[in-house]
Amino acid sequence: MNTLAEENYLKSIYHLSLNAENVSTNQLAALLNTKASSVTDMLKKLADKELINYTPYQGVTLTPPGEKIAINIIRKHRLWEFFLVEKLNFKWDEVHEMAEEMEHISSNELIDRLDKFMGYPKYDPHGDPIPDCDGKIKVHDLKPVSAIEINESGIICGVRDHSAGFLQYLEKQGLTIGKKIKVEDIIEFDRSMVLQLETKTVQISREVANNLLITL
Amino acid sequence: MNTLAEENYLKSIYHLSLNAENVSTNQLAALLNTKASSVTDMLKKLADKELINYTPYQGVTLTPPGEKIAINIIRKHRLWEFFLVEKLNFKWDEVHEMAEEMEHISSNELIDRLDKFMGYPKYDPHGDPIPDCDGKIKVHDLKPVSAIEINESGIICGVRDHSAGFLQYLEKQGLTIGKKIKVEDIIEFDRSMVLQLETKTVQISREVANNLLITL
DNA sequence: AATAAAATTTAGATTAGTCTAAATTTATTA
DNA sequence: TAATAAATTTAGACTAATCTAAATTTTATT
Ligand SMILES: [Mn+2]
Ligand SMILES: [Mn+2]
Ligand SMILES: [Mn+2]
Ligand SMILES: [Mn+2]
Repeated sequence: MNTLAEENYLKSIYHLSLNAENVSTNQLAALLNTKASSVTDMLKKLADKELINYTPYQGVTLTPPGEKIAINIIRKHRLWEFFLVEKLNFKWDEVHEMAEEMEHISSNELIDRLDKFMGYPKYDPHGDPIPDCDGKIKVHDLKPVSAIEINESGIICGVRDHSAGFLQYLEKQGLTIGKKIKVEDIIEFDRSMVLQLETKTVQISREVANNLLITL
Repeated sequence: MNTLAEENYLKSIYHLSLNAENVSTNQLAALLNTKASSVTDMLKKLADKELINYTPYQGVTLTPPGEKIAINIIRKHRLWEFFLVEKLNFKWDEVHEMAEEMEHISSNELIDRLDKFMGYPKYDPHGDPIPDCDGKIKVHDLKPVSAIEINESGIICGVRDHSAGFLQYLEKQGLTIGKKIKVEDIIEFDRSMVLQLETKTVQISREVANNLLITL
């Protein structure tokens, strides 16, 4: 069907589209760790296949078929991550690279049965929503901890940075998915935040607060 | 590490090595659905990497490192097949193509945890032995049903032909792994065999008898 | 609006894996 | 053992995906 490289480009375009109408060549090059000239070549190929709308110098958007493929890859990625954490007991910071490979296993029948086997989970280990088998994906909008005030509280539901280092840091602080937090104080000097958890209090930098997502 | 194509060549060389000391270019071309000239190119590359012993015109054998890689791929293939049948309820004739993709997922930690998750199975859904995490593989030698005489009996433990068509045929006849059979008669004319099962009697061609493996 | 800077595309190469057709080596057989 | 057939390798070409360096287009700044 589509090559591994094509799938990765479509997925990246999808992710970048969430923050900008048109996705630029350089954005893709940065995300895919490749060169802008390589991106241009691939964009032409994807445009030929009518998976993206491409106007030279103007960036790209996904066509409906392109978006469908992208969402299907993301569905596979997140279901495999869920499997690795829930069934094989990996930690949430260990699964991303494996899922990057597993998301390209082609069978949809396989992924639908895996979905059933796990009880149709709604969120992956990082709080990201898992698209259903029809490609519907819940867009529950979260806000960063940094956006709330003193004495406001919320429940941790996601992260903006998915790097292993950041996830390990959160784990160590007890800041994991589902935990309830309350802003106890905001330090004037560097706007770092003091958070009250169930059993303890932790202080996090503004940088961390920007990358930790909650619902109210 | 190694590319997907390299892994497939090593695996094929391993399988063919079970029936012949040296594996020939044409044997590989047939098994891999490719051309002899493509095989020659790849054999040179694998020889450069010291994964095979290659003498032009004389065929190849695996080196110890090459064999280790091959067995690891086979381990992954068979564990994923077991997973697909035992956990996701696929039939034994449906899993091979999916496992052909899954065997290339690189993480060994993943496969070791999968192994544990499933209780360290010894055989895959087709009766083939699953190598352990150290690469040890049980070579229990089976004989084809065609090799036994009238009134002798055995237990079905494997197949020589892994094609979906053959497996579906066996399934329909009730000739599945673990079933006990007894040779009731051998027809003179075409040497087809009448087999007694638990609850019924089936007649199979010589061709089928050659591809169905048992222990006594 | 002209110029400088940034972003993007084009041109030309490279590598992995494959192919067809031709050449070479090995095996068979008369 | 010489001719013939079969197996294998070599030569030259192609596609996918990538790269560097140069050219072009767009955007920002005087
Ligand atoms: Mn991930
Ligand atoms: Mn995730
Ligand atoms: Mn198989
Ligand atoms: Mn099998």
